Parts: sequence; structure tokens; C-alpha cells
Amino acid sequence: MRIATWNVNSLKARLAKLEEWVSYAEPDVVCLQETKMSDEAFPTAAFAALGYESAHHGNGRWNGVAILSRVGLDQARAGFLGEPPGAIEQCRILTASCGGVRVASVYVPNGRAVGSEQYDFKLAWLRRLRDDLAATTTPDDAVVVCGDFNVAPEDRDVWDISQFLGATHVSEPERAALRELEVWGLVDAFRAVYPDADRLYTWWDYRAGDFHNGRGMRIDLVLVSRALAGGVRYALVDREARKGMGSDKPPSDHAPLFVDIDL
DNA sequence: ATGGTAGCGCTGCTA
Repeated sequence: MRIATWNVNSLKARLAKLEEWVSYAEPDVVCLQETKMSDEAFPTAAFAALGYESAHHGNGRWNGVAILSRVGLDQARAGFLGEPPGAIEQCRILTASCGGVRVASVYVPNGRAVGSEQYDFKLAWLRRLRDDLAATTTPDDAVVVCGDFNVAPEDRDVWDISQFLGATHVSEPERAALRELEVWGLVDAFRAVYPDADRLYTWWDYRAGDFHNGRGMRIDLVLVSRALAGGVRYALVDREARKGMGSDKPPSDHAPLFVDIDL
């Protein structure tokens, strides 16, 4: 199974690019974040034309997550278990069963500034994600959690850690919350494939030429359950897809990441 | 140098 994750920063603005990318990358499952779209506007037919079933969870203006699958898609659930969709989770998690794998597309809150109300919300949201996983699955099940975690797991996952003093995405509480997912039984698939590779990022700020100057962060992750970790055989961040489709069409600020897993 | 860009949507927020 080839499973991908991509924060598209508006699905409306990026639909053509996504269609192009899906056609050549040929993922079996795609998890999208920041669709910034309502469920009514979601282009179900466009994905069906490419051979993908799909599910979406969004309110329109902010956030919004989706799953595309060409290996079946059922038992879709928007939001956390036992909570009204859109309530606490803010259209940031969608879960579905695809080809025998329980897949979650997550968009973890940004956190804005360390110590802020939004930062505390981010930490609580990550704990809620762990509790949701623990309540609905086990690490011995086939589980994949994909998305924009807005946390760089280690110092080597940012372009220059000295530039991040006191910043979000690298603080110890955020990293500890991410590690709690690993303690439960998830494995960072990209890091499993590239245990020694540094300076491989998934996000670059639009400003100041950061992409072309190599100033990025690895914050988009594919986490696989212990049951699947042994089958992970390949992973790639497609930097080409971060280059857009010409001067009139800016790219997303994130590149897609995909992982190939032998099930 | 406290900047810079993008999306949504029309004012300023979010990232």
C-alpha cells in the first residue's frame, strides 16, 4: 500500500495540482489537510473520475481534512469518538478503513506561541488523539495516522535549531506529546526508512525564499502501528510538488510525503 | 531589519 499525506493549504486552490500529483504518484490512499472547504463544496466527482472513493470533514473557512482511497473506503468517522463532529476537534481529524487499514488524517493545531491558550489546546488535542487511538484500536491492528502534526520530532528535523529558541513546533512538551503516540505503539515511518538523513523537510515558509534556501521543517508525518512497521519499505517527500504549476499558481507550503508498506 | 507570502474574503485572522 502506498499511503500519502499532504497539507494542500486550500483544496480549491490546489485541486488541479493534486489531480496531477495523484496521477503520477499513484497512491492507494491520500490523507489531505487544510482543505479550507465545506463538505458541500468537496469535489467528490473529480476524485471518483481518478478512481478514488473519498470522505471529507470540513466547515469551510479553516482546517478541513479528507481521505481518498482506491482500495476501498468505509466506516468513515469525522471527529473524535463520542464527540459531536467539529466540536472540540475543529474539523481536524477524519478516520476511515481503507483496504484493511484504519487510516486517520489529522491536522494538529498550530499552537501559535508557547504558553498561549492555543498552545495548551494543541497539547490537549494531541492527548485527545492518543486517547482516541487507545479507545478504538490497538498497536497490533493495522493503523496509520497521517498528517500535519505541527511538531518537529527532533532538532535535526528543522533547518537551524538555534533559530527556534522558545518557538512552537520544537518545544519539549510538544515533542513529549508526540512521543506519547510512539509509546502507545506508533512508529515514524519516514525516520524508519531514513534513520540517518538530516535536512529532509516537508514544510517551508512561503516568505523570504525559505524553500529555495533549504530552510524548512519536517512536521508532516506518517505514523504506522507496530503491526505494520516491519512492512515499511520506502518513503519519499516529493519536493517537486512544492514547486507549483507556474508563476500564476503558487504551490502549497507543504510537500506531499508518501510511504510504501507491505501489508 | 521584528520583515517576508499565501488563502479566505472583504476585515483581519490563521498559518
